[in-house]
Amino acid sequence: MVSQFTLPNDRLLGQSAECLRALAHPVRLKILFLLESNRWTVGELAEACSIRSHVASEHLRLMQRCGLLSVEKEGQKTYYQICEVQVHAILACMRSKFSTP
Amino acid sequence: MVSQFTLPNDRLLGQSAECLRALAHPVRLKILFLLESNRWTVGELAEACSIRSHVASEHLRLMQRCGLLSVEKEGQKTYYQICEVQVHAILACMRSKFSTP
DNA sequence: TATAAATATCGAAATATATCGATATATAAA
DNA sequence: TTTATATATCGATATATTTCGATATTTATA
Repeated sequence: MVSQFTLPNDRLLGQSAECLRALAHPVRLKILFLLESNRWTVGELAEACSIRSHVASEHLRLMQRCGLLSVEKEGQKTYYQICEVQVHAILACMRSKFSTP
Repeated sequence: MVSQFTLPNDRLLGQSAECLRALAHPVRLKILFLLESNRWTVGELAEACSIRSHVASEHLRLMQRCGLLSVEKEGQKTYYQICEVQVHAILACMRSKFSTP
């Protein structure tokens, strides 16, 4: 059991920072909000975000590399989905922090 | 009432990204974990993080600018503290994601 | 008032990240 | 087997962030 206020070690701090950097981009956040309820293909995400698909692909790879997303290939299509439960909690935080104007 | 899966607008995405960028640095995360239970001065935080105090000061200013921290000046000392409740939730996420080796 | 302590700010240099066009790969359809 | 579609990767450039030393500001104390 880790106490509520134990100071995390450097490894945890580094991994947490990397993970948060992966979230900290408007397009990547939009992708995650889209993935909140469903898996999407690279092309669908690119269109929904008004970016070229190779750019979407790079954002997705980045989030996959640090364990936020998982991939399912089906024929030519590649579906991405959220595979880290904490992502949902963070998205909920962002929603509640900023949704009131 | 905002539906659970309403897609946030660009303003919310931008503000959320900015806010997450402010968290996404090992030293700033360490500072936040230290501030989790108490307010600290710039000098105390600098020493605990093994950085020079002017560097701590810049990290703190960055987090204050985007509304994560508030300041209380007392004589020569400046105390910083967490003023955004969502920060605690995000720190808890990071703890639970990475604390198991 | 002079000096020390604590914090903040500045511009420059170093480093990291994002974006782009070009191109590669992999699968499907003709 | 050629062509089209979907995705991924590469190297270069553009942009943003971090760090640093120097210096400024503010408050306290001699």
